Amino acid sequence: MFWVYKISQAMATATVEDYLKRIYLEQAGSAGTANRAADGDAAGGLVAMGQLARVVGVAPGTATAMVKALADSGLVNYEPYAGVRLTDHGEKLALHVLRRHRLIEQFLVEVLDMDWSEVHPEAERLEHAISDRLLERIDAYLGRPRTDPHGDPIPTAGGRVARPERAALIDVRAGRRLEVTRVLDQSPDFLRAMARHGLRPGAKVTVARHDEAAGTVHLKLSSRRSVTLGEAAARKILVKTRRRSN
Amino acid sequence: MFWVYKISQAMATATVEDYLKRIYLEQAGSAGTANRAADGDAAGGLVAMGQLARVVGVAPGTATAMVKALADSGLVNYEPYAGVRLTDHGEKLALHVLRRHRLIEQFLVEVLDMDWSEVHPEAERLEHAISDRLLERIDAYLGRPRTDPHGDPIPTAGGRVARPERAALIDVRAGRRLEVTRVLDQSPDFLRAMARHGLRPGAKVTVARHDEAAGTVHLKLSSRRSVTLGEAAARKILVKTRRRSN
DNA sequence: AACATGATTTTGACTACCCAAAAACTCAGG
DNA sequence: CCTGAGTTTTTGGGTAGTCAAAATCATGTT
Repeated sequence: MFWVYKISQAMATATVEDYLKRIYLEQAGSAGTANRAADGDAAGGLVAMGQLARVVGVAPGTATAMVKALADSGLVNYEPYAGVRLTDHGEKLALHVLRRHRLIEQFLVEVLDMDWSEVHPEAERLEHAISDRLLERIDAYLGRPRTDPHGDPIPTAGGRVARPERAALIDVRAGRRLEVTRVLDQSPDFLRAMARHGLRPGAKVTVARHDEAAGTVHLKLSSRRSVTLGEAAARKILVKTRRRSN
Repeated sequence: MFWVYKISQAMATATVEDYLKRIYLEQAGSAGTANRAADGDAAGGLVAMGQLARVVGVAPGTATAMVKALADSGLVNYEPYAGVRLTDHGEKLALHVLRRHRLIEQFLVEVLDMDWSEVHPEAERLEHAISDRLLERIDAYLGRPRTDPHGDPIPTAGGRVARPERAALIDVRAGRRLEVTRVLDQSPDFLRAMARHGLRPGAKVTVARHDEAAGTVHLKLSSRRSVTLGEAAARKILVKTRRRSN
């Protein structure tokens, strides 16, 4: 055998928490691309090692070793050469980490007035250092918010997540009155650009025209501003249709 | 040689930060016991390895190895078989860690309404995870406080610390009108007990009697309450004499 | 069926810590 | 000046990660 270690019960390290979170997000992400139900080969949510290594930011061999340890601890199911999937226990832990991450982001933006483009890396470190007691205080202080500054749903303490999964801006027919609910890209540059255009969760927009030839989506904001997005960006902005009340 | 490693420039690990902080506190603590100026043997602030190992919570050999690494990085001066002392650079880092720790404690108590008896371990972890940007926001939010909930002075961003070092309750003559400024023990039980008696920073007290035979100090609070402390406890409560106004 | 390509796993080696216990040192008392 | 008690250092070994590069495996193409 080679590198083996036990994951000590009860207290996961920051590294373990991070792997679990990434696996969860990749699982959820691939389910979101709507090809899960389509291909019936039961590969639903299986995350490939290369993909995991990439998102965690380690060499492929490192990910393999870690995943084996996670499997030995009952946190994931691992099929060699195929991929990983979280067990129920692993998913519970992952959701707890995600809850911490998103509540922290919301707190930093709402209370400490940080910019939504800069809170992600901060939360990335704080999510592993915060106690349940403090998390509870933050949750109470914010009034039990449902979403973070990017519109991502905050899992409950019991481990439930809302699955709103609205349509992306690119899928919506022109003319509909829409509200931005979620922005799927955490990179500071993207977030700063969207904020400059007024495209934050809560913003009211209408698709003026989707020019498929040019690969652009033309928007009209409630502030009368016009904005043109490329298709890649339009795919990252999720919206819901608005009721007819103002 | 044996265990050697380089401390990567610029970014100290949580462990390194912790060693530096502990060395600082031991140095400062021994200076506070007023035997520094007394014995002129230039041992001012030299921290013994056993002492360091104890406060950091590691075996003596571990402390020796770490201190050598710190010395190689220019953060401490190390004299084998004698002890360690921070260099200017090491002290600057230590003060920065201490600043983070104390601002976090103040924030948790003031804003998130946590109890002063429970914030210490929380801050112990958060102090290594927080960015300078966030620290600045916290400092601004609190209105640049000078002390934390225990009355400990918060170092400035520039690395200056107020050195109030008032008298301890046990040293004060009976009858003087006093104000509690600082509580030197962070242990939850002690802090809870003191809070129950109303002995927090800002509390107004008078020493009614110091019974040296019994080893007790009898206090009168502004709330008319009477409290009796043992000498060990009375040594940990620092006070200043109050001006004659109200 | 044979192969090439790309993904995955294994190997071997490294860093940043940690401990227990043996060896070396210091220093006060006789 | 010698001894022994207490402290400090060294030795040897362990854990939780990490990487680079070699070996292996799965797959689509001829």
